[in-house]
Amino acid sequence: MSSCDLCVVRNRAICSALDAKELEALNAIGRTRTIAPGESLIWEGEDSVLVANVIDGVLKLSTNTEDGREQIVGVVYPSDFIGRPFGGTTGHGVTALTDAKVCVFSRRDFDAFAREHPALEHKLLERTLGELDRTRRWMLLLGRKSASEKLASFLLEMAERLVGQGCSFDFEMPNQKRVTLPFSRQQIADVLGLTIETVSRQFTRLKNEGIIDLPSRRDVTILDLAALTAEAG
Amino acid sequence: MSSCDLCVVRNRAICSALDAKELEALNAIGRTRTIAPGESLIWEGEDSVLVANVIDGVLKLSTNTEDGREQIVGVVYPSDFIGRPFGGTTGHGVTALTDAKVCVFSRRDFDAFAREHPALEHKLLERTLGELDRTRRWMLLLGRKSASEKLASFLLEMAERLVGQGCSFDFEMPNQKRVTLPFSRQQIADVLGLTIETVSRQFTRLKNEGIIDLPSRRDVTILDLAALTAEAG
DNA sequence: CGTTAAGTTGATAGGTTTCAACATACGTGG
DNA sequence: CCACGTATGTTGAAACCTATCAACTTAACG
Repeated sequence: MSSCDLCVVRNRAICSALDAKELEALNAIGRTRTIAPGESLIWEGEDSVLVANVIDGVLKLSTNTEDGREQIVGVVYPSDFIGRPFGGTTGHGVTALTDAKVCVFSRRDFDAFAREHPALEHKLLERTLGELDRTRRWMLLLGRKSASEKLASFLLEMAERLVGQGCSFDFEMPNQKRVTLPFSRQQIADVLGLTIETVSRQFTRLKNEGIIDLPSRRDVTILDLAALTAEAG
Repeated sequence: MSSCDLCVVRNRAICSALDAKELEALNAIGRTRTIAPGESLIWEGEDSVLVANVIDGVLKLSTNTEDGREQIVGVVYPSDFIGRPFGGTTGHGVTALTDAKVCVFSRRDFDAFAREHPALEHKLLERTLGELDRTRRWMLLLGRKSASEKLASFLLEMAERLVGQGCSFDFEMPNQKRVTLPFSRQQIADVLGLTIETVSRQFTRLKNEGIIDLPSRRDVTILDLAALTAEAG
């Protein structure tokens, strides 16, 4: 029995394109790996040597300027695909934000396997097109939104993406959502293109206005979803 | 003889994955269309009804906030692919910046054709992965770079992408490149997440420092490539 | 040649960053 | 289990960069 049968993302990751026999072949060239928070799987600028599926946890994709400024260019969750198949160098590092488990393949092996399995490539294409859509939407935020709009948009996206990921709890209260963020304040700043101080100020402002509550540093309760949506611009 | 045989992007667009017979079948479901500057092919928010290949010209992909701020999220050139295959709604409008010629397909027809031709889907996947890389690199610019760094980066990218596109001329001078921009000042501002005034000021500053020359509003000559690269951060 | 759109320049205001001090949470070892 | 030291986050004041508003200039087109 291939270990994929037990995989929790079996039906959501690109692997869902494969039947049992194909899956066994894919499993043969992959291996699972755990990553601790802060640990990197891929470094910016190195040529693409491996790709992976996220099984559990949250990871960031980030680039840096020469003088050390950082921009998080993507965040990946369970069932998402990591890495750059089909040549080229990796434009961004991949680092775990939480304890994470990934299913790793050598890029060469994966490339060869993918080219022989069009259904897998199709899943990967759909996933990549979706990721491109999401990334472009984020550009509007980075280029045109104010700090308050940025944080509100961020919290709304978090509330949406973390539901059912084990990182959030839905209270029975209508319009109330409690989310445990997988990000530090600095990381939120790096996602939004702001400084940590500005992020902090916006958090306390939203709290003072009764739109959110902050039970702890990593937890946010959305008290007034409509107001938060209005803030998002 | 299929009209694709005469197509100038035949060997660069995703069509290059197809043999003569397949190409004829693809040609049967597509048609060419010309677009005037400022005219749109796709509107933001509508569900995806068509896709296309760019044959000639330059087009922008853009999104707007409710209150009218615009962000250009991508720029496409000859041989690039436009649109969102495999369902979903279009997250951004597509508008011609110059006179443009495109090869248009109904999305439904294209989807069906693509699913039967894995080689075509593979080309599309490679193109989409490349576009995602480019888009993520642009996020660093939007989120973390200053106005001067933004404009310098923009000019360098233009110098690179417009070479051999009929929009630029290489003088024999080493390190000197003359580029005819397909953008107005406002459009440059919308690419960089700035205002038109800030863009204008940065242009004149670079000119006063002898790094570039501005023969006309649409033309830029890069006089000192090294200095411009340094400005780009 | 006049009209209009596009771009430039200047003065001012505003938002975000920067620098600094302080507060709070976290982990480790006594 | 508490104390301490460190990392993380918050708050304040000032500086800086970019946006805004307004006037002016230049180029494009009939």
